[in-house]
Amino acid sequence: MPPRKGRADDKAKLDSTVEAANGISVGNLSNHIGYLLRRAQVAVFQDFVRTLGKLDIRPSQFGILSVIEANPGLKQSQVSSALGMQRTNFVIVFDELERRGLAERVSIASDRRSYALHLTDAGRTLMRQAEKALEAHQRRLKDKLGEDGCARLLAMLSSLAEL
Amino acid sequence: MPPRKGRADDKAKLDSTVEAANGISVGNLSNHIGYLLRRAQVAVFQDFVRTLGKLDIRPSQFGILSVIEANPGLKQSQVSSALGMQRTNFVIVFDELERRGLAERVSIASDRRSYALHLTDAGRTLMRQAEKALEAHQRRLKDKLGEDGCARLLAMLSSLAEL
DNA sequence: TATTGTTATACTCTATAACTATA
DNA sequence: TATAGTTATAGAGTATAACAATA
Repeated sequence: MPPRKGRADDKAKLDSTVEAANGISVGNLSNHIGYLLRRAQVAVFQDFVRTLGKLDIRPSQFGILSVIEANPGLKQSQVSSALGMQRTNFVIVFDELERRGLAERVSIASDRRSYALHLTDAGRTLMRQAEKALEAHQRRLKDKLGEDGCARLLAMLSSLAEL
Repeated sequence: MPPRKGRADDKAKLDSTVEAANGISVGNLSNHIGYLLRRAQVAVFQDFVRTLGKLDIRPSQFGILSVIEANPGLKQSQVSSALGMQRTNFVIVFDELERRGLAERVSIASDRRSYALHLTDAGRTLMRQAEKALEAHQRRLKDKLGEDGCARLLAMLSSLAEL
């Protein structure tokens, strides 16, 4: 429908990548891992959020709930460190989880500066629902990558995260 | 306020690795592609920015410059679409590139609503410097993933970006 | 002195609505 | 009516500085 006047370079795809809907090449950018990491991360996060829909849980919230469920009683600084977050940014996200009654800060006698973090019953219930819903999300990813491709991708991403 | 300052006193700044930097497991999260995509993307972007250092080019700026250099004369909406950006968010980023004399909007007679985007000589010079500097960045990634691992990762990320 | 949680702040990235000027 | 560029705004995410309470 658009004009689509003759562009001088309908250049070949050296390697097919994120070819824009209008057929414009991003050039050498498609060989940049950082660029494609960002495109993939945005797409996967959007699918994640869409999948959880009515549960209204964002990836960062899900991450925090996961770590707390796997390690009940951790301090805020431990959870945020495990997730690669600044402890300062953890506060507001956790405030919201606590406000929604999904997790809680519990005072501990041994160190009155810190809290032991726990999921509430509502938080555990929500995590079961989320995991159930996310099966569809995971299936879409496996359909794209294959079972073994998925495992290889996880391994490669893990090694990149330690860059 | 100045754009960015050096660090001060935070010694716990070390990136916590994906698994157990402090012995804390993120649980099932390490099987979530979205989570590891984010961790990897942040790490790779940080290495990208650090590598370009004095050139002061962010990934999004580099992406725009790359597309314009590969396709001179495109309109803003075409470039932003190719990069998966909203055209509305493109404006401010390009304003800055133009302010720095790296790229420019050129009026075209055929359609007075739009501009043809081009790199300036300074922009082309900077891209040569950036590509030179980024060789070290690319080498670090290849050291982590291997030559063929790199290619396989690019292919998998491309397919995910179309999710 | 160092750590824990916290507030304040700033910059980037993503997203939507609405405006203008053209087509 | 539709498109191109723009402005305004909002919400996440990431980052640093500084403070009070506690260790």
